[in-house]
Amino acid sequence: MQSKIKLRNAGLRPSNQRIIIADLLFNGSNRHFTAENLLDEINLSGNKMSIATVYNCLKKFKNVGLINQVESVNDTAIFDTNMDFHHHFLDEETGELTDIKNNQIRLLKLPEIPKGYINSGVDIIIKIKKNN
Amino acid sequence: MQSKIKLRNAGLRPSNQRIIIADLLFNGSNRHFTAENLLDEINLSGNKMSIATVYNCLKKFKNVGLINQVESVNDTAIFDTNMDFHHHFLDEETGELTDIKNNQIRLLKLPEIPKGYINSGVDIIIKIKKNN
DNA sequence: AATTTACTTTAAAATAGTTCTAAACTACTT
DNA sequence: AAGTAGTTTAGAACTATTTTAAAGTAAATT
Repeated sequence: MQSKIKLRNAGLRPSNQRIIIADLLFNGSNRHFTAENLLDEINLSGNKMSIATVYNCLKKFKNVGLINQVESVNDTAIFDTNMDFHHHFLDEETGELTDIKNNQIRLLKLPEIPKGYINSGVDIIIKIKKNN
Repeated sequence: MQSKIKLRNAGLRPSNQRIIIADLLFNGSNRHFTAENLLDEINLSGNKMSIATVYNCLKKFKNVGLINQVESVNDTAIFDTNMDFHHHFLDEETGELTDIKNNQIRLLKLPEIPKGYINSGVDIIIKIKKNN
């Protein structure tokens, strides 16, 4: 029941549904997933939930900084439980994302942020495709 | 009628509709746009076209490398006629994209591309939001 | 403990962006 | 001029996501 505390700390009311999702997401293994992926996992774990709830929950989790939504052209939103600063390979053909370890890439010189704005994140996407 | 030649060089049959779109896109000014944006421009220019045609055409143009589709979480696909190597600021609140000049940013050290794959492009997105 | 209040969940409907279908059309080839 | 292969079209279909509004639940107040 770590999740209950985690949710409260994040300022979210720990409803049953949020706890179920948090238990699945923050067990140290999950990474990239879509709302549908997650619903499947929820069902496999013996729980039931409306897809609308999954979307609501992911939106909240994202707003409070528990998960990220990955920048990438994709018909489907992809979320990421890895909150470390890191970037992605994107397989152009399959849409699959994989992590780039942060020490594998380095950004030298950031551009000046437009006046009146602040930087709220950097996403680097390296598109790849099969070599044949 | 530059466009006709441009299309042929790209290996596309220069249909009326493609020429209309190419005339609008490759006049040296257009930058980021959606399918709907473009259809509005087409209508304003006194032409008519099905939205399906606009989508078909943009897909073809993208496949042959006349335009890019910008990587970014967005309900709507955003295309870019600027084929120079460059990156984007993304206003998180409005979804608006603006170019980062290539000399304003520099990537030091690229990660090793996974075995069997080749790099097919790099997109850097700097998310920004209003500072207040 | 009971009541109130505010937030959350839900199924179903609605919406938005995009793709598909299949018939009509048009550019190019022979 | 006739054939054929690619293109356009309106409308239907599809997919991911959001909205709606009613019912449910957690927390705050009594």
